[in-house]
Amino acid sequence: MADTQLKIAPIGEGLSLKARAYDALKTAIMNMNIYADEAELRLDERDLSQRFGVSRTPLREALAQLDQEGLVRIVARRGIFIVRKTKTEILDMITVWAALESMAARLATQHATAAEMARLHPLVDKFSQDEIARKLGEYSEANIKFHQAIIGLGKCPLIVDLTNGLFFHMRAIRQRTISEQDRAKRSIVDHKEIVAALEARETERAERLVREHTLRLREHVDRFVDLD
Amino acid sequence: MADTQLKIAPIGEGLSLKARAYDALKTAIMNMNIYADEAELRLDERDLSQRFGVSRTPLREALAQLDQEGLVRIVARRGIFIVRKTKTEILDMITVWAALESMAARLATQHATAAEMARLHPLVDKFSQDEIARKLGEYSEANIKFHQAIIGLGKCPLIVDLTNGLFFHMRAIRQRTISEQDRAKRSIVDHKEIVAALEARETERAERLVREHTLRLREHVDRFVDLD
DNA sequence: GCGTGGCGTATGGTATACCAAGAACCAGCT
DNA sequence: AGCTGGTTCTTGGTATACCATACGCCACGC
Repeated sequence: MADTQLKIAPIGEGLSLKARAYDALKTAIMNMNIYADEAELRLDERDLSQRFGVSRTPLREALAQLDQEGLVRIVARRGIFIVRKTKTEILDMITVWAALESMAARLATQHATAAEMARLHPLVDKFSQDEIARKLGEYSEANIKFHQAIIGLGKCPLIVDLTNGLFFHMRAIRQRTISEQDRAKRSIVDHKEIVAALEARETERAERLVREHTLRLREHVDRFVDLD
Repeated sequence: MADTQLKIAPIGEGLSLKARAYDALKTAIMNMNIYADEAELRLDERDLSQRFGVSRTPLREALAQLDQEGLVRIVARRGIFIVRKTKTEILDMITVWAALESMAARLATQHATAAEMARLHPLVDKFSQDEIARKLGEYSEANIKFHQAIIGLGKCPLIVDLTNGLFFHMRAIRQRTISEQDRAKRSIVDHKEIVAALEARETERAERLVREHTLRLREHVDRFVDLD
């Protein structure tokens, strides 16, 4: 009964040039290790507009948006610079993350169904089965996935959006976070406890565990990660 | 010993047209009761550019920024619409506010000096001395001031920025929040308790009191404020 | 040798003209 | 009367040309 209708939808990309430029720039910045010393932190509107094949106007709008999000900084008659977050700013972001995720955990104990919570299990079990911290990247990636899942259970779109922004900014730091085995082990224990508290609907405990877990990460970054 | 240096600073306004357009639009939207039925929710780029006396370009950039902040919504070839937040969105914002301010309270117990905390006193005392909720506007205004002061004590610029954004969005709602005397009285008691916990450096308690206080407001809005 | 001033260049800011896609209106057919 | 097709107007999107200023180079003079 399907396909009786001719579906010609995907003809033009449909997205505005601004949106496409924005996506392209954002992923470009994301895939660049901006903390490498040789990183090119300067962008030029005219150069970019030529390379993208669009005029400066939509490009400028995309750049303005990135500026507002804090990914780049536009300085009049000086240039556009990719922003390196200072260590203090990173720590502040982790603090906000802790606040938001712990609130999400609180909400999750009140609004998430048992079935939804069950979906957390594979995210923590995968870890105990795998070789612990087999690869730094995998650990880091799965770790984020787990936290995003909890945040999703809170069912508060605003918290989801805000934390997504934070995670993006922290992407580059993860590369510098030496995730020792000890931290990974501790992390897994924490995660299991968190899931247990959530499923037991222990609101206060779940909130506290999430907060403490993330603030411990903050402490770790503060001590061992070198930036600037 | 001052004024030995000639200070000529304020020569030109210094601000870009985009920035000025942004400010003008933002305050214009702020001072408009967008929930009134007769409110004009539609904006037109060309009309605005004529009234401001600038071209569409900087105006568009300002509008794009407002769009990103969620104050307006730009729809291609349709128009620019001032956004009315839904009740759900307002409630979510209060939730995030609760999360962030409670974290700020936690930080305040750790990082704020006694002198800094002392500056909270006038903000709560003013209330008990004045006629309670003499005017709705005053209550609401002083209330926000108090909360912003606590957030400031947390000394986390990111939290300050995020909550300022939230407060702005909630400005219009305050007009619809019928602040009964009971709520005002309860609020004052809460505030005093919060200050006491902060000054006693009772981290967990301060955090909890702030969170509960704000979540109670959320509950109140949920029950008694009618939007949409 | 070094400071100083001018001039050219690079670069983001602004103005403006044109484009394309909806929406509304209207004529004409049924 | 109601539907259909097109024409026009509105409106945000895009391209482009020009403007203003910070920076750097270089010649000049002390």
